[in-house]
Amino acid sequence: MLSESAQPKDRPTMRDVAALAGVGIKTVSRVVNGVSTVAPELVERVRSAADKLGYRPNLTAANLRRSGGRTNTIGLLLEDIGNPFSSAVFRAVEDYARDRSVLVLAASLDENPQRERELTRKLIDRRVDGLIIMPAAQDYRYVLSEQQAGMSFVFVDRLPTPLLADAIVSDNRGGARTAVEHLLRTRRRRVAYFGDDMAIPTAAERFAGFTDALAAAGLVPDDRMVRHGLRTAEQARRAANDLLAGDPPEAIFTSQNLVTVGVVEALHERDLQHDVAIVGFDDIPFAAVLQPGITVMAQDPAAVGRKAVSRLFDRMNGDQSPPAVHTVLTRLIVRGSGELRLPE
Amino acid sequence: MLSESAQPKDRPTMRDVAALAGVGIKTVSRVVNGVSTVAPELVERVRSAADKLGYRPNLTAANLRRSGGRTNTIGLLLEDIGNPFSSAVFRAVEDYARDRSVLVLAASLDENPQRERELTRKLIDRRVDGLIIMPAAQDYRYVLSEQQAGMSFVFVDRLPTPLLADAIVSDNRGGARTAVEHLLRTRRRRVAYFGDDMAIPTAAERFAGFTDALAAAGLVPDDRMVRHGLRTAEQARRAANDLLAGDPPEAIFTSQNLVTVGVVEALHERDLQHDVAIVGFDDIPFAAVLQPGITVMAQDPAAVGRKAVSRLFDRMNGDQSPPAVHTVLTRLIVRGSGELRLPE
DNA sequence: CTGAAAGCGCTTACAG
DNA sequence: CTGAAAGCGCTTACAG
Repeated sequence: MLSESAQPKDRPTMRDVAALAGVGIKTVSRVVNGVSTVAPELVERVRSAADKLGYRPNLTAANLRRSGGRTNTIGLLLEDIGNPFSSAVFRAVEDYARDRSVLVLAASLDENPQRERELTRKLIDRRVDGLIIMPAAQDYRYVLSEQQAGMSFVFVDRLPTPLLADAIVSDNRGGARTAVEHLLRTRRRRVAYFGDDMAIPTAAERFAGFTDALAAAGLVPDDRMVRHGLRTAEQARRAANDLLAGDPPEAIFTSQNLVTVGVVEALHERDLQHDVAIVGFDDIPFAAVLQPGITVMAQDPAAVGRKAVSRLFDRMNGDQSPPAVHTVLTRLIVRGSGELRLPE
Repeated sequence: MLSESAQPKDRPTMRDVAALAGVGIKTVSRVVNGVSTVAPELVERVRSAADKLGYRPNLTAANLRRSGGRTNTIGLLLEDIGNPFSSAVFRAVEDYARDRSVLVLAASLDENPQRERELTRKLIDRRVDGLIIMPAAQDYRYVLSEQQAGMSFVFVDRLPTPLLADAIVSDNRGGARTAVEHLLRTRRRRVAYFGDDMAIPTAAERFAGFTDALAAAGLVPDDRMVRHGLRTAEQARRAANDLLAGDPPEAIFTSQNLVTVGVVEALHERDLQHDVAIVGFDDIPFAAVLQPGITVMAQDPAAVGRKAVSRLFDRMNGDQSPPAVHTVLTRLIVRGSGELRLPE
C-alpha cells in the first residue's frame, strides 16, 4: 500500500527525439555518439530536439547490444568503507577509473563471508567489467568459473586461497619485523604485543613478523605480554591498562591502528608515555600532535589501490599472464615514541 | 593496437539454459525470479542446467523491460571519498541501501563544479534510481528538468541554490555559535578565528556563528585575529605561529579539523596549550589523549547520511512534499582545552 | 502450469 | 549520408 512508486513520467527516448527532429532513429544514435558522418543541418535538428525534450541516452540499453558489451563499471568490495585504509584504497581506484570513464560500485563486507558471496553475485549480475575484492571469505574456487565466463578479479590486502587471481598486499610480515627491530634498538628487551584477531590473515602475518624480530635478537615472546583478538580501540585500551597495572613491559608493538590508539590512550592515562616505547603498524591521523609523537610502520593504501586497479584494467584488456602477488612496501615514520632513550 | 579486449567468451543466456533444460525461455525466467507456479520437476531441470552452464541472469537486461524500470542503484557524489566525513556519510548510506538491495555508485568531486555536472549526467545516463550530492557547484537549475523526468535528488552538507530538493546539513552556524559561547564562559574576550576558505559555504556559516556569539557578548571580531583560507594543517600551523608570536589571543575557535590540528601543534610548539583556550569545529581522533584534551563541536556524519538516504528513498517512493532542509545537530565534547581557567 | 509473440531502448549489419 | 530490419537478454501481456 505504502510505496506506490513515483509516476516514472517516462523519459523521452531516441524514438521521441527522432520524431521531433523528423529523422530516423539511427541518425539520432549517430549524433548522440558523435559519429561525424551526419549532415550538419541534421545534427543541429537532432541537438535541438534532444535539448527540448531533455533527452538523455540510456547507457544500459546501449550496452546491451554493443559489441564487447562493457558497462564501464567496476565493483569494489572493501572491508569497511568507513575506515581510513579502505577509503584510501577506494580513492586511488576511483581516480584511475575516472580517467578511463569507468565508475565504481562499492560496498563494505565487515568480515562477513556470506555478504561477500552475495555482493559478488549481485555485481556480476549487473555485469561489472571487473571486480576488486578485499577478501573476507576463505574459499575462492567460485572465481574460476567466473573467470572462464570472462570476469576479471583482483584481490587486495589479503591473499585468496588458492591464488586464482592477482593479489596486492602490504608487506605485513616484513614491515612488522622491521618495526620491532627498530624498537629493539632502544635496547629494550621486554616487548609486549597487542593485536587483532589471529583469524585475520594480516594480523597473523604481523604477529609472525613480531616473533621474527624477537628471534633474530635471541628473544622469545613472553605469553603474558601477548594479547590477540583486539578489535576496537576500547578493547585495546582495557587490555593495555590491564597489563600496565602489573609489571609494565619496556616496549610495545601494536598490530593495527585502532589497537595503537587504545594502547596510547592507556599509556597517557598512566603517564607512561615517556617510559614505555611503542611502535604501531598502520599510520594514524594526528600521530604527530601527541607528546611523544607515535612512531609507526605506515602502509601505503594509495599504492595498493593504484596497483590493484591497474592490474584489473590490464586483465580486462586481455592480459593472460599467470596470477601474481604484488607486495607493497611499508614505511617507518619516526616520531619519538619508538626511539625513547632508556633511563640511565 | 594495444588493448584487444579479452574474448568475452559469451556468457550463457536464458536461451542456453532453456535449450539444455528442454523448456521454454519463459519457464527459465520464472525459475530465476522465484515464481512459484512452476512444476517442481521443471524447476529442478532448470536449476541443474543453470548450474551446469554457470548461468547468471543479466540484471540490466531484465530491468530494461521491467515496469518501473528500477536499476536498484543510487549515485553518491562526495567531496572526497578519502576524507573521514565523506566516508562516514557513505557508510551510513550504504547500510540503509543494502538493507533494500540497492547498490551505490560513488565518486569524489574535489570541489570541482564541472566534474559534478559530468558525473551527474553519467549517473543519470546509467539510470540510477536517485542521487545524493555533496555540492561543489553553485547552480542547480538543471535539477528541475531531471526531477520532472522522474529522478530523485537529495543534497548533503551544503544547500543548493535555489532549494529545489531536500538538503541535509549540519547545524554549522548554530554549532559554531554554541562552541564560541562555551569558550567565552572562560571569561576570555580576545578570541581568534582560524578557518577555511570563505567561498566554502560551511566555512562561511561557521564564521557567522563565531560572530553571532561575539555579538551576543557585546564583542566584535578583531580583524587582526581572524584568518581565513586555511586548507591544510600545515597552513594553519604557520598562521597560528604567526599570530602567537606577537600578542597572543586568549582563546581560539577553529572552523574545521585540519585547522584545529595545525593550531594545536602551534600551541604545543610554543608551550601555550595551558594558557590559550581552544574549541574546534569537527571532532579529531586523539583529541582526548592530548594534554589538555581538545574540546570540540562534533558533527554527526552518520546521522547526516542516514537522513539523506531515507529522504531519498521516500522521494523515490513517490513523496511529493515540498523540498525541505533538515538540520542535524552538532554536539559539544568537553575535554579541557575549551574550559581552561583564567589565571588569577 | 507453460510458452510463443511483442517489446524495453538502443546498436549492429546492411541496403540504398 | 540516411534509415528500415534484426537483435542484445530479458520481461510483459497474452493464449492455450
